[in-house]
Amino acid sequence: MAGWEDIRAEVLSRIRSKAWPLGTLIPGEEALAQEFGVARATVNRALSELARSGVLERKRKAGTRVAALPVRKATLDIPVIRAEVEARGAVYGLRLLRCEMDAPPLPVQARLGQDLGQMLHIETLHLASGRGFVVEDRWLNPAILPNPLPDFAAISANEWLVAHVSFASGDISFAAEAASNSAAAALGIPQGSAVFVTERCTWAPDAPITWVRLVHAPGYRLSTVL
Amino acid sequence: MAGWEDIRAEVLSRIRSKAWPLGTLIPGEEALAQEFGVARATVNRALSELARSGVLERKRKAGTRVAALPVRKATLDIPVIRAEVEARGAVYGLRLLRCEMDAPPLPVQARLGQDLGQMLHIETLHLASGRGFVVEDRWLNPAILPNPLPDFAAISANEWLVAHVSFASGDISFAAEAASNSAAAALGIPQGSAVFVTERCTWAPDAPITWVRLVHAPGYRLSTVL
DNA sequence: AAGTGGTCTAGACCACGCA
DNA sequence: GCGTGGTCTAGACCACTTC
Repeated sequence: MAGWEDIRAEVLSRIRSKAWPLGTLIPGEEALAQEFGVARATVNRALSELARSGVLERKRKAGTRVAALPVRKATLDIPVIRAEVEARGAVYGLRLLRCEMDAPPLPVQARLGQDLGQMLHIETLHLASGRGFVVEDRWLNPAILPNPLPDFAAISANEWLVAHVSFASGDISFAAEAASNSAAAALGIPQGSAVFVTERCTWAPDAPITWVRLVHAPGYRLSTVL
Repeated sequence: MAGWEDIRAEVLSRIRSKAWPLGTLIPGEEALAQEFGVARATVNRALSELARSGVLERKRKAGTRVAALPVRKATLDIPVIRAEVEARGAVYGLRLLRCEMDAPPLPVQARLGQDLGQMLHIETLHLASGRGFVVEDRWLNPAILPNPLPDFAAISANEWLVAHVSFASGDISFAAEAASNSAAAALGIPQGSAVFVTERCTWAPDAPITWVRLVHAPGYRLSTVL
């Protein structure tokens, strides 16, 4: 019996073998279903998966074609920092460096799209077996926080958020930068070292939740399979 | 009528509202299908999507539970470099710096998992409107190349590969590094500048295809939505 | 207007993983 | 075992897009 993964494999091999060159319009679902002797839904599943991974481009009425300039799609896992530390076999620790109300700098206001006035500014050093792993610089919308505040010296803002304000949408970006003086001092590395920086901005349906910037210790790699 | 996206939204909202706290076992597909008045397949589609994005964990027999420590999954687009340059509204250019057979350094051999002997070593500078954008350092398995060789001064190895050895599997990783002397010279930036580095390793079903390292000009950001 | 992919249904069988 | 999710089928209707 042919499952959708078999269909996917067969389609892929036809593309690889140039039976269906890049940019080609391939037969419709009905035709393929008949050829392979399966239901149309099975072909649909196979082709949808290939479209999701960037190999095919599908449009109603226009049909399905092999992507001309394939854009590979890779999936990144974004774990909670503690999980990331423990996955490396290290002991997680955390040190709260700052936790106070303040006016966010303009770039942060701009990214959040509005001026919320005073926000809660938290700086945390995450440790892996006692060594600096990540410096977290976070601005939080005070409107989403409970009163009294959670104890951010015991549970990182990162983790408190996923447990209590879970599953918001947002965006994330990665870049390489020279370590600022304060980040370098916290991580115990030379000023200006090349560091991997993650910036994330998350939103509730109605209002901004948080903006955060993670400065990773040198040697950090973000990896995934294609 | 309730579509699978409505079901997904409803499930998400129950998680957000803590009706189904983190770690909870949620009702089975059959039960939910009945509750929402849809077919089980529709519920399955909704829950599968949520599992794919890391919100739910599903196991046969064990059932479906809300992920205790959610691992957010983000999708990265990995375009061909020329497309990336043109997407920024710049004019793409390319300069071939090196193209010769040589023995790869040990780290490259190690990543490929075997010693292939001599490989084709290609260095390319990719330009965006005349300015250095990316330096590509690539080692190619000569067995997959045609004779005579493609003209890598006209079409980048990057692009030739997606068009002719398409859709292999592999892995990719990102890091921040200090620019090496040669990369800095090619990009016209100070030595030791913090640069964003992409490393990719791709495989055919049977043999390695290529190992490549991309050094991006300062200011490069990799971004996506969550 | 017509053709294509996207989705839904009702039912069925199967594979996995727990007891 | 046996319950759960994973998948398949045959048929249907709909939404989108191009003509």
